[in-house]
Amino acid sequence: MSIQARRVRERAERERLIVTTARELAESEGWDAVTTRRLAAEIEYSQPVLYSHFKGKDAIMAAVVVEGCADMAAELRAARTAAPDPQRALAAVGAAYAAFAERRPALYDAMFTHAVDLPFATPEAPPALKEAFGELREAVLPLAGDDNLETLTETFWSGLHGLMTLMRNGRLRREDHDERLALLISRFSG
Amino acid sequence: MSIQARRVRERAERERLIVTTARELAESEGWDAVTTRRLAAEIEYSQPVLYSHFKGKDAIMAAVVVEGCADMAAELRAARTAAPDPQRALAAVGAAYAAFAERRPALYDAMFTHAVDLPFATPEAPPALKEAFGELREAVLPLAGDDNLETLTETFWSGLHGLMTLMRNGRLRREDHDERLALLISRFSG
DNA sequence: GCAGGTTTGCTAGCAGTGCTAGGATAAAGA
DNA sequence: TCTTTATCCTAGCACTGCTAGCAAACCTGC
Repeated sequence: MSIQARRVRERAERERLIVTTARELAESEGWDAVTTRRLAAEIEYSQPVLYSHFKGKDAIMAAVVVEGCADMAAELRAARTAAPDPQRALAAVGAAYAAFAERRPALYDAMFTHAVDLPFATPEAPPALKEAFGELREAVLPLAGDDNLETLTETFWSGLHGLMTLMRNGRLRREDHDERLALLISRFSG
Repeated sequence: MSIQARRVRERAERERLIVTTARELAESEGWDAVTTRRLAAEIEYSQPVLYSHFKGKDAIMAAVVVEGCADMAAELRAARTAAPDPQRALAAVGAAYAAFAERRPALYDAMFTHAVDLPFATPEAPPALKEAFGELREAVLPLAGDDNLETLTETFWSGLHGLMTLMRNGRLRREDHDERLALLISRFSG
């Protein structure tokens, strides 16, 4: 009984090790460096072990995405609750979102640009995902006026996402980032 | 003299064939289907021929991107010039942009999401690129007010881009697309 | 018309990818 | 102690982008 319990526990630990290692490797060297061989070497197991935990590389990335969403949700929440009023809360959340995308680009890409097999805008979405989006919604809520809250939040989110992705692969000049961010927020502040 | 001219011409034609075939293949089966072997078979030449025209696969994609930008610029221009007033022109350009991204998703991805080796937000950017962005700028111009035109256009563009990319890989519910688009445009119409 | 040199495009192969079948090895239960 | 079961690794498949080196076709000067 206890032996089996230990094995289950060790298995769970190894699964976390895989996900954590994949995230760290992606953040330090980019997703191109995260090959199944490299990842296996990093956790000091052979390749097929990965496939006894996950269906494939995409499933590993999906697990990383969930971890990342939890992190982002926490950062957005901190930014929002520290702000003194709704206007500044929206600005703070927008800035926190941008900072997250800048600081952890590989993680951000996995979360929102790579095609990953996870339910997003549905009730079946993982809690961490809904939590992150919920933080954005809370920030938009006081300023929504007559507009539909959900849709408005999605639109604001899209603006942030567009800013970050277009800048990150050279489509926008980096110098004007702050100005663009301010412009976007001003357009959603009333 | 004339013989060499013919050879140069034939070479140029083949180069166009490569780019066109790559674009068509991507549009019909996605970029994953555009392997160098497949592309070579499609143009009925061997693989190394591709490398006598382009430095690598990325360079082929870059050429497709330029083609795509020219197409998009034309469609945006048509939408803008057909509109009766600035407000509706912005809405028309936004809708045309969204329609382009919806209709030719693979091409759109190559243009704005894939990391492709092309100068974008610089004076050295290919004319077609600047032209497409210029159409957006023209649409934003009458409604810019005191805001910096270039930066405001970039921000509006980011909004459109975010909407399309997040929707296209399942992060946003498709049903609410029109509402989101209308919301975005309303926020940039005054 | 014919040798010489150049251009052109092919076959074959390299190092890498995600993923999997099969057998060896270790641990568990009788 | 012996058998069964779970665990994990080695080796390999089919694919990727890319390239070295050779064969054939071509143009040129005689």
